Amino acid sequence: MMNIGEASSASGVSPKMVRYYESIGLLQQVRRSDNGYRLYSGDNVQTLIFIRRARRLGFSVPQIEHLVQLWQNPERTSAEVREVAQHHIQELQDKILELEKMKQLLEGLISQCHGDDKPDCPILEDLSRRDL
Amino acid sequence: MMNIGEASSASGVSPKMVRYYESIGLLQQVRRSDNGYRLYSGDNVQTLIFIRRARRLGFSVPQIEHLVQLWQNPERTSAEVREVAQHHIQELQDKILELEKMKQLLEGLISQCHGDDKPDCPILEDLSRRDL
DNA sequence: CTAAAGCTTTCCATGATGGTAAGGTCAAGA
DNA sequence: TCTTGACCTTACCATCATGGAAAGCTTTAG
Repeated sequence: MMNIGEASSASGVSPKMVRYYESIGLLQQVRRSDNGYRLYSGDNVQTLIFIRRARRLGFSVPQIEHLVQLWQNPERTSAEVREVAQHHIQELQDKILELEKMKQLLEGLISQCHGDDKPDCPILEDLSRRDL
Repeated sequence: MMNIGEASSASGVSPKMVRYYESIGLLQQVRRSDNGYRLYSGDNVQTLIFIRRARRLGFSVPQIEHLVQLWQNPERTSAEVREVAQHHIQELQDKILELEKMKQLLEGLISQCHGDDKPDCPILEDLSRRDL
């Protein structure tokens, strides 16, 4: 058993976030020692590592809650896991397309802008256009 | 001169956000009528339209503050405007790459997952890996 | 005159994270 | 033994742009 600092460095999750995950129920409440310090087991650290890796892949906390539940359930099917991941990929793709669209519009505007010391600028002209 | 509702529908910015933009100084404080209602001119609406279009392109409020300032300054140079836009494009690109990376990693995992009714799942195995 | 619509301000919530502050605990060294 | 520093605790605030709700005032239409 270890204190939060050790669990933090072993998992790569900041102590702050470890407490946060516990407060929202993503991590089950851990035992406390007599002085009130949280005590973490190797299993707890393993869960923190899982959470961290999922966050790095962009999964939201509710999604990770689902994944952890599947992970800890020996009755799960890989189809369920795949479904969660597939859904997240779609979300990523939607965001990517949205950003790409913005970027392309901006690139079009920039290409028309001289970028010199005169005030005339197609970018500003476009932004102030009333129509859609 | 018009009330906030009319300025809102003329610009496409919600009344809520119109007040917010004013509160943070992005929109200059507008005149009030005797009853305390905000009064908007055509110029104010024009600024709201500008803000809305810039938001749609993903510019942050501070960036829009800068753009509005350039827009209203006849001494501006198009190079300055271009610089702001170019910087934002870079931000968009950075985010896109980050999301693409997540997506690619996930796609790799999904392709290895059978997605059947058995519990074995490379996605969960990867998420629980201790190493980096 | 009344009801509805529109305006006002203030407070709360989002999501995941970091910071700060005020205080308790513990271990090591003088 | 005392002190110092590192570590822990909770509670509160901030982010960023947006929406919602409440409570109350004004204007307009019927």
